[in-house]
Amino acid sequence: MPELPEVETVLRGLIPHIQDQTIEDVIIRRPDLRWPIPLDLRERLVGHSFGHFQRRAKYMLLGLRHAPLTLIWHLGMSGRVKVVSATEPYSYAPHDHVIFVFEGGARIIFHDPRRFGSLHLTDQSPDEHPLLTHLGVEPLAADFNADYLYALCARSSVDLKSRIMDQRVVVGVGNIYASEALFRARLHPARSAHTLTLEEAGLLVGAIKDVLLAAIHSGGSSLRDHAQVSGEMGYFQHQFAVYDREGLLCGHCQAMPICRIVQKGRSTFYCPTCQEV
DNA sequence: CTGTTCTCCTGTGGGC
DNA sequence: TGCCCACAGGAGAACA
Repeated sequence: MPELPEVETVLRGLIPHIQDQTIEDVIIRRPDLRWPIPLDLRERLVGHSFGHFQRRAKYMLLGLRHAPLTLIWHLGMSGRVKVVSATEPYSYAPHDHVIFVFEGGARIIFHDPRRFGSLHLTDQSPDEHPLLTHLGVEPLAADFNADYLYALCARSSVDLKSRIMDQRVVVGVGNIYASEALFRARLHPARSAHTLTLEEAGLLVGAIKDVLLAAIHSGGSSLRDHAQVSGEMGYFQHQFAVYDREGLLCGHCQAMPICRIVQKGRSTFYCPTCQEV
């Protein structure tokens, strides 16, 4: 699933359910996710509670309140989080891999059919974890700006879409929002990154921030409705301008159907009129 | 260093 | 209906 807005929304939705709630049990039904789940996960978490919550790229970082230990949680491509209240009957579904049981009986269930998700523990600053050390800037932070993106595009030989999806440049821009942001900025996804002007870099930075913020906002509202129904958090309906709209009329120019091309083995969607090369 | 391709895994939807 | 293939929102590993 999850691109940055979904991860942000899931994390925010999780906080009121688990903050400062004592962890009574951690049930691992399948340890072989993207990487093996730490063998000592249960023994290191039980009796503690999560007190600090942070997102870095598409990782959720859950810090223990009274111990220097952080759970590093990635939802992969198909990960979902289910919140089950203490009174709610629940029988395990296929792909319910890890269950956190809290004081009083509430449960948080990590459900991930494709098992590209992961759980790690670190007793250092999470930024020093090997998975996080080489990450670029956060797209919503002030240091992701026109000057920065211009500089990182100027000396690159790849196409624009690949550049903004490169986690060493900026994190959290996945396949959906890469297409959406380039459309908003009216930039062709296949253009060479080094042809980007400073002005265009500014437009693209603004488009990335706008599209991510809009999705976070819509995810936040979906979460309230959706959580009431099923307790699941993960996938939300967004209104996409180009993503997965091949052949449909562009909503901006009303003249051309949206095109699909493949870049680095992944689908890209754009309007050939609005996004000239 | 850079950039590309391969890989993990399961589910789903379209075409025949 | 059933079968097969392409493809799916990520990203590290391996390689040129």
